[in-house]
Amino acid sequence: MSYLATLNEPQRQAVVTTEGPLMIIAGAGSGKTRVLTYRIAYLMEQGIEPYNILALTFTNKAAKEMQHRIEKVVGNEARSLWMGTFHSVFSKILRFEGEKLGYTSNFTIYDTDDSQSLIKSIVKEFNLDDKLYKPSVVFNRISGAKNRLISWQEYNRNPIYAAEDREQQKPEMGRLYKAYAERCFKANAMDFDDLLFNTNVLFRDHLDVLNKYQHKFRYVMVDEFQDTNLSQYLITRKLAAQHLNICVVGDDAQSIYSFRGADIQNILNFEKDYPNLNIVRLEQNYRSTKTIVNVANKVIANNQKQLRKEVWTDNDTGDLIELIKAATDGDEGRLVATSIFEEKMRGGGQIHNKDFAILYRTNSQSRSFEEALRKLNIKYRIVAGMSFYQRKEIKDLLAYLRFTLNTNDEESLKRIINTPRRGIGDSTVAKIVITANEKNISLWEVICKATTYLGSRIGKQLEDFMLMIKEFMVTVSKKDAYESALHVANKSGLLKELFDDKTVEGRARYENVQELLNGIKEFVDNPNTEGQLKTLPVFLQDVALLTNADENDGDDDKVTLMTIHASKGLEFKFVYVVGLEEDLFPSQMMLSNRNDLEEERRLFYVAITRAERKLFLSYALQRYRFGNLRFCEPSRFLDEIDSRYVRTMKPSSIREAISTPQTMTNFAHKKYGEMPQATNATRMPATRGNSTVVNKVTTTSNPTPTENPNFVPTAVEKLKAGQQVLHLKFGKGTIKRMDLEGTDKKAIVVFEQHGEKVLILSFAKLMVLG
DNA sequence: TTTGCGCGGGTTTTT
DNA sequence: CCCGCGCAAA
Repeated sequence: MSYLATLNEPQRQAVVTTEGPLMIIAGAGSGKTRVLTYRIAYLMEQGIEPYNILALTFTNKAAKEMQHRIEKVVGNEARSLWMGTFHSVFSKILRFEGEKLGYTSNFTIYDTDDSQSLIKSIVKEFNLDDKLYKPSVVFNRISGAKNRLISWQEYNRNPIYAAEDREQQKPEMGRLYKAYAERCFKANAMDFDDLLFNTNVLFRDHLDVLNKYQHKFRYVMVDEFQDTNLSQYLITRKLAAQHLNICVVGDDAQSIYSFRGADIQNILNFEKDYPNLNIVRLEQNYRSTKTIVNVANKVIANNQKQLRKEVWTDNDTGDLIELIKAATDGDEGRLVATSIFEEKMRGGGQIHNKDFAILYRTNSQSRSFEEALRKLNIKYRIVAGMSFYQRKEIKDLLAYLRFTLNTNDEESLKRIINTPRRGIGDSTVAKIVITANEKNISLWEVICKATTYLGSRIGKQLEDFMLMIKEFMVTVSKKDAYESALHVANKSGLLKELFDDKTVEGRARYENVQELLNGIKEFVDNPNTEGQLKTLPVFLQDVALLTNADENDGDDDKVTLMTIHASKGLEFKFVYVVGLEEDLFPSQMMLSNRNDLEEERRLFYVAITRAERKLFLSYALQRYRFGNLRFCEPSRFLDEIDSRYVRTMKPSSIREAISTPQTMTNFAHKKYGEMPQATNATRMPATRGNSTVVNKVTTTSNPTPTENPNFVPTAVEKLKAGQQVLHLKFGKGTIKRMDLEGTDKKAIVVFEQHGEKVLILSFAKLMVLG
């Protein structure tokens, strides 16, 4: 127990308080993972068997990390711990107990794509307007209900929901929920929410089962507790009801998943649910400099909803925070890349690429940084959502395998029945679906008796397909996972189709499938899972729960680019939080209500607290989004940063050029040659697609001198003469902003001339006519 | 049944 | 900008 000596007092408390309910409020960088690791090790040293301990996390990454660290302390025994994400642990239990709910053990897990595609077909079958009932909207509504444990029966029974839906002009929602739930069940499939929902049902209706697991899990631990939704919370509460040894770890200031149903109230109310609750606060930050900690505290202090907590640190004061102001998104990329380059130079070989992270609000923001980093030859990697298992070719092969094991799986069937093309088109599939619904049998049963149900004309191709699947079933039952998958990939024609595709993308797709096959081979050959079956069903069970972030990235020395959400739990010496513009971060979609804004602020807090040594903040004054130019204002969050801790980045080369409006114009001039200047009144009549053709410009009589010293309206002259020389692109939201008459806001406009972007600056007031 | 084209719409985060 | 859809033509 030598490690106890390495802990500070609250940390030690958290480790040795093993009995009874415990809440650990762990500030950012306070050694949370360490505490959890030692706590489990400590339990085991007290003689608790590992299989009596359940540790739940939110991401596979966190689970893996913890498993790894515990193994380091206690050795191989750690393998018998029950540790994993909520979804993976309870899918395991449901595989075991699901029959009690009417599922077989090889039920399919529908990912979001599958779910939405099913909803889409239901909406179509119901003849509803698919613009009104967008799959994503319907899915979110259903998901929200499930996360609050509202079954479709309850949903249709309780008039509150119907009223809400009527208000949203979506009165059919209840019917859709019912149909969706029934279709999933019929397909022997559960979506992500079902895994938790059904666990709740299982524990509610089968007390013997609940009892079994209550006794099994004498100690329950939940990491990132602030991110639990009601469904998850109730599961843990039920499981811990017997022994009351529940330990939750969280930081309300880092709750950033409410869109997924996470309820910050779970952590705020925990005390009420457990009167004898022990509370430990971990407030000493070991990660960041004083400057960073202070700034983070100041920012989060703007939120109303939070638990009392004072994060502090003994670390050095460190560098000031650097604010990078860029003119465009492209400049932002260049400035950040240059800055990374310079930090590395300054570090004299001590600083590596892997010490840097660029964090943004949305995945689509990565582009400008990629380009700039590539130009400077700085290696980077992008942690993008969940792309590998989302790729079409991967999902195709998995769908074949899934369907072979579970022929009720409607979504997989629809995916593979005509992939690769085998002459079974939409109309045939539609007939099958209709017949299946009429006779209340599965699609597969219709296919097996195609001639009986559908007549002989379309029987042939279907029969070939059916025979192929039947043959796959035999193979899968006889061979191991890898050989089965390889067989299916070949015989289905998937591999051949991809192999024949000689385009660059085709190559990549072929390689992706190979990679999946390699992954399966690895699974089969992996000595670590000795004793486990290496069959396909075992491999397939939870691949739907895997995400890209779980791949081994290797230990390459690369700059990391990712969303702030993905950065949770990580730390980097140098962190760039980019795109700090109003409407982008905080996202405009979140601005409608106060809670959402607070969540955006927590997101900002998370981003800041990833930094160990130095934090950079950046924004661009204009950026292209969805092909449209947008004018940006600095994020309101920047105002929440104490200016004493900030310095604006020292200009060098490009930076110099864009640091002031005047020099910026010169810079653009040098770069693009003749520089037309903008006018202070623009008329934009005709709209063609996204770009507006400017064919008339009027200049108002007196441009404000201070704002507009050198008015050289070359292009404006042309326009006045009635020539169409400029394409002025406006986003929809931008037009509002262009209406600047009477305000003192400055505007920056980008014109495109002969297909080339020409930067034009105008500090005059712009007026939009028409 | 498949393919190609033009159009319009949506633009967040993830198990 | 990127997608998915609907429609027309092969």
